[in-house]
Amino acid sequence: MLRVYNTATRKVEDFKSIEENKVGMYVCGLTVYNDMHLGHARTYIAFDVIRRWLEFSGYEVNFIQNHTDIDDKIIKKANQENVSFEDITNKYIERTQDDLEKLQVKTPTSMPKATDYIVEMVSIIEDLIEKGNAYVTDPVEGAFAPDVYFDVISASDKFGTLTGQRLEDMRAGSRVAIDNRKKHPADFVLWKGAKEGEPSWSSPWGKGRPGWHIECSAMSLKYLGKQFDIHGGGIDLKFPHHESEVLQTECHTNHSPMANYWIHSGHLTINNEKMSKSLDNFFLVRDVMKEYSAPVLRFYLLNGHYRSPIDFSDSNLEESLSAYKRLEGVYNRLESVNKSGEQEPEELVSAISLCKSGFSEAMNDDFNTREALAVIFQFSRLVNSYELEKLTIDLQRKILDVFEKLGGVVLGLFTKTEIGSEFKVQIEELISQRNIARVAKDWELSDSIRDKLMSLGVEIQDTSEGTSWKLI
RNA sequence: GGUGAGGUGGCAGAGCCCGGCUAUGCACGCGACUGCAGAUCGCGACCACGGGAGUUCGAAUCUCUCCCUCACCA
Repeated sequence: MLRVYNTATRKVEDFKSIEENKVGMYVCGLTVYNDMHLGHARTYIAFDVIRRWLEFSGYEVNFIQNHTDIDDKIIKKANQENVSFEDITNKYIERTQDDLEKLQVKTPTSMPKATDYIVEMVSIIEDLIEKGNAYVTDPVEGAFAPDVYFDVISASDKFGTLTGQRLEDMRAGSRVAIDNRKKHPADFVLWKGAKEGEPSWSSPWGKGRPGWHIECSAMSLKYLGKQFDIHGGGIDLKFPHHESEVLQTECHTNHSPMANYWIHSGHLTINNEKMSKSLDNFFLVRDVMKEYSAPVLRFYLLNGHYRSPIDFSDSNLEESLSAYKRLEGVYNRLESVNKSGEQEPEELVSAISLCKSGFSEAMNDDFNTREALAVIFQFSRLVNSYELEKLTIDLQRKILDVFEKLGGVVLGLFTKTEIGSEFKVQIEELISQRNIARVAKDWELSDSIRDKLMSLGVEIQDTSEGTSWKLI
């Protein structure tokens, strides 16, 4: 039985999907005006693994992750670079998808972009105005059309679903400047009247563009309906973004809750401060990936619980690299054994099912990837204590299957690199030359060939069984 | 002022809901393999839970209290 921590109730709950064997899941995507940093990567890898585990457990997952492609920051950047906002968003949508793919994140079922759903947003806003949950204000200075705000007092019974905050306890002006056009300081914008030179869409209130929160309400409603299973995102989105989504969507649909489980991933911190664009302490995924592969990065991020903060540092990544190599080593050896024997040790056979059940137990306990990895490591140590080529082929395959399914399919570790056959021949040629030199005890030649292989990115290993190699 | 999350061996951060052997990885020590080095593998040691008090036969885990860190708040 899968148990999941629900931010809305602050409790770990039994997971039950609305429709049997199916899960609808919405995760808030990026505002596409910049490259993805590691903090984002953490969120998307966390939800990727959640999705993979659900699928592995037999659910068909409809996984929606949007692109926020209209926003003040995008407009600002477009103006700075003197290009259209679409030039910015198209570029970063492509780069975001590229980064996700490189991180071995499974492609979402759909990745809608906000600007394709303006009509839906307008109709939700119209409905909210009609119901008395939203109101039209005067245009802001410099704008030629009015704004529309959500009236939090009209839905004060719903306020605090996620944050547990009461309206009266909130501190005015701490993040956003006080605006006296609003009825209540917590009222948030649904529609922004356009200013000169800004991208805009027609609406009953004149030209303008949607507010941030309404985008996700419209897209989740469109793709998953008025009530779906899981809504996720980074913990920083809990307030105000998700809180606002709940208010808008539920007032519009007259249906509560919009999502049965709210799941939020923890921050990635750096020197114990959150990694963010605004603090300017971020590392871009594409930069870090020049040095560390996707499995190493994933290992590092999955080595803590998805809700706990993880502190980023070079030495922590380096540590993950060493740890991951240990796992990868067993996996590679299993993959490349080409002999088999007669042994089927009882201890090893039963360890397979123990590993599987331990892994499941960990994952079912609110996706405890850290514990799941510990189970795999324990299994690895036992596997390593046997000589693989003496095991029956059947047992070898069963062990490999554990690594492929749990480590590969569920956690998204291990990468199969396709090696060109020409390159392979070249490597094997060099190794045999080196072995000739070794037999002749020509250590100078032998070592120079080893260095050459190293420069090609090939690491070799001399064992009593001969020389093996792998790409690094 | 409010709200939420945290403080665990040298380092990392699972275990806490549901009290009883705690794991896991890195680093460390020893050994195996090797022409050597690295890499790899095995074994071992460290025996920790922010401070204080309480409950209990027994507390990392429950209760109270104090200290500290981080995040969010129109």
